[in-house]
Amino acid sequence: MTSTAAEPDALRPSIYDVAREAGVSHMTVSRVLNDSPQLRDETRRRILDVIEAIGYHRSEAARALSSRRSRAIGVVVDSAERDASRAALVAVQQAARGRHHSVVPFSITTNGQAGIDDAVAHLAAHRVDALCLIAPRIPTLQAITASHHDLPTVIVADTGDGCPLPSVAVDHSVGAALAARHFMDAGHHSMLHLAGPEDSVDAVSLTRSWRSVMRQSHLPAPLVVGDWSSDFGYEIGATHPGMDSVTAVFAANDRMALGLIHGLWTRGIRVPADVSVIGYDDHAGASHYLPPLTTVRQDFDALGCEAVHALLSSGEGPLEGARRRLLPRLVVRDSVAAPHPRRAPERSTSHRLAAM
Amino acid sequence: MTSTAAEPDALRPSIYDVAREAGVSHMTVSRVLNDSPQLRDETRRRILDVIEAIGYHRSEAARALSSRRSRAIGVVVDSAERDASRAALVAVQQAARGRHHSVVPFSITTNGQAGIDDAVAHLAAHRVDALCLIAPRIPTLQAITASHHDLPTVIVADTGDGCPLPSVAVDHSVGAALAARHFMDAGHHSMLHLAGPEDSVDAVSLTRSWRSVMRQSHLPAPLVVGDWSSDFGYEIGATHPGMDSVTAVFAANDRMALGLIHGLWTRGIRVPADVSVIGYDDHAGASHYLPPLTTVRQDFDALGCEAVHALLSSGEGPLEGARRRLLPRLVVRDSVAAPHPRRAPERSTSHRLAAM
DNA sequence: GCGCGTGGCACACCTCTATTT
DNA sequence: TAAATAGAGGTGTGCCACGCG
Repeated sequence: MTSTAAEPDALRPSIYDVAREAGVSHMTVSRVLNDSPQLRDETRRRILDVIEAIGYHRSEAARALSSRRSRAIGVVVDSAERDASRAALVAVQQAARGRHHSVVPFSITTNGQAGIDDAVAHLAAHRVDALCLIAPRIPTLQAITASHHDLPTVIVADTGDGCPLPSVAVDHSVGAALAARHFMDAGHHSMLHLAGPEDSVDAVSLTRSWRSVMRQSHLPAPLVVGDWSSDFGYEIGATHPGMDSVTAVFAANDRMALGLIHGLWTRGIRVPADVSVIGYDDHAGASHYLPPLTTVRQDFDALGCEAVHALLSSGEGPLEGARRRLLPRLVVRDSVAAPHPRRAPERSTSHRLAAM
Repeated sequence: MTSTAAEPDALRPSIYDVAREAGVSHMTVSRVLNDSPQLRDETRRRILDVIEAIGYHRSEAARALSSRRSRAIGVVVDSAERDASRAALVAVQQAARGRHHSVVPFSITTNGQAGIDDAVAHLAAHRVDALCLIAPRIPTLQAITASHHDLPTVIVADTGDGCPLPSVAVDHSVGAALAARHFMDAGHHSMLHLAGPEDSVDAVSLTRSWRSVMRQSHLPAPLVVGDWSSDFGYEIGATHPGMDSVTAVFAANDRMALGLIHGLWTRGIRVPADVSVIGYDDHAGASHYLPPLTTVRQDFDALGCEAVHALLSSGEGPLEGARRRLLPRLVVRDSVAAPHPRRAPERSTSHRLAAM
């Protein structure tokens, strides 16, 4: 039961209707709505009753217009196809609601400058009072950085030190180290990295960290650059020649890992018996892949909370360029085993992996 | 480059700033923004230039306030954890943008009436022009139906004939028939249905259709009621006693199918050699499950377009209570095979499945 | 005349209707 | 007549003034 509207062409009730009904001025109603302290309890109660009775809801539009604050956070998702960014969007949305804010979501679809312009126009029209950029690609990040708006902004991605904007992310250097350590503990020393696309901020961060770990361990760091999709993982698993010379693969997301395992399987290469695999994200379902996937878990809910917190607490905290990094966690399941001495383990077949 | 703001405490430019700069009245600017025909080309061009130059963006809040139309569609997602509803949300969002509308997303989290009240309050505050309810549970659907608001509303779910509200969905009776036919063509006649939860509108529709097909074919229709999660599928696969007497399972979504296959695997039951499986949705990744999952594909993008179309074309089309049903498609992959005569196929072990 | 509870008025930014040139 | 203007909402918020013990 929403309203007892009896009037014929009834517009939605306004604050004036409430005021009239309660026999007070609209300003008093406004104060009730804003929890102002200087009000007699009896007045407050009476007004609340009227609000309930006529089904009044404050107009966000009028509120935004008058207060010059929309209480909305613009959330732009740069790679909607990535599972991770959807999860992050939902998390941000939830966190925002907890802080009495709504979100204006926008997925960048068009490539290049046009897509960014669209996003900016949309968000500017909505006068969002903060901006959250999820899983950006590098050009998008640059464009946002360059566009000198004055909005509090947070990037949900593991940006490099060079980025002047605040960011919230899982610390991919820890993630990479976790995966590498787990492989090495199991006895692996030729590991392939199935990376995300080169224009993804997160992917380059993860790749960089992985390589750095490999370097420190004096191990080679063969690499193939993917596109996050399971189809790509499949192709690599099914056809990549370099697979022979490697005993483990670290995939930059679970979906590519899934496809990879399938692809390997078509060649008769078994996981983890022949090749071990670690994924990234801990996507829902990863625990039921065959084999259940050992993966690096990102806590998206926490990420969302942190992002919103950073945005809304920027009422003069010194969080200019703050970087918040959460710790990922290795979830050990069944896709890693000790390397199996297939063929001659050190035989250098005629493969060529992008080696740096 | 967003603005050449030189003023000190510069508010965002308003339509008046544009008008002053261009030497016209604000109304003329408004006409440009609304593509009104009666304008000299030269005037239009000049104004457009000014808009570009000072980085003007129309305020949606003011627009909504003044025109009494928010150009926003409220999208409430009832079961955020379901892959299908997320996919639908994204699709609706995209379609809405194409029609120059934004969406106000709201995920119901709290159970029961409270959750619905929250949603209604949020959407009422935003004065959305239309309402889209994705993947509702029955109580939610009832609540929305009962709440007599006047908004154009569309339900994205295969509601029964009893529902007075317009709805858009994949025709689950076709989906069920497709799956059943495929199983039967392969020679199966004892099939289990791993259903979605009993309070889900889509799940009951699918279950009902499935049972009706089984009845028509004079086959038993054993059923277990799940919760969409892969963990649930796993439990059933790993421990359900009724599994012995069945040669095929039709899961109400791919995720449960994934868990099921994993669970079966732990018992040494192989898919499709020992048991065949068909999923539902064609979730991204299903093509790389082991085995690649034969499933019933729902076209969420089309669903989103239809939903938005129904909502925005309701400018006096007779679509009161219209039902739009899209055809799902069977995607044949590798999880179905002819039934393998394990043990005595007709042996009635001591299982008891909810048999109706 | 001090404080608490209230009311008045301007303003935010656009759209629409009526009116002028 | 075609093009442009003036003015009135629509619905809140913020600031200041006012009445009452």
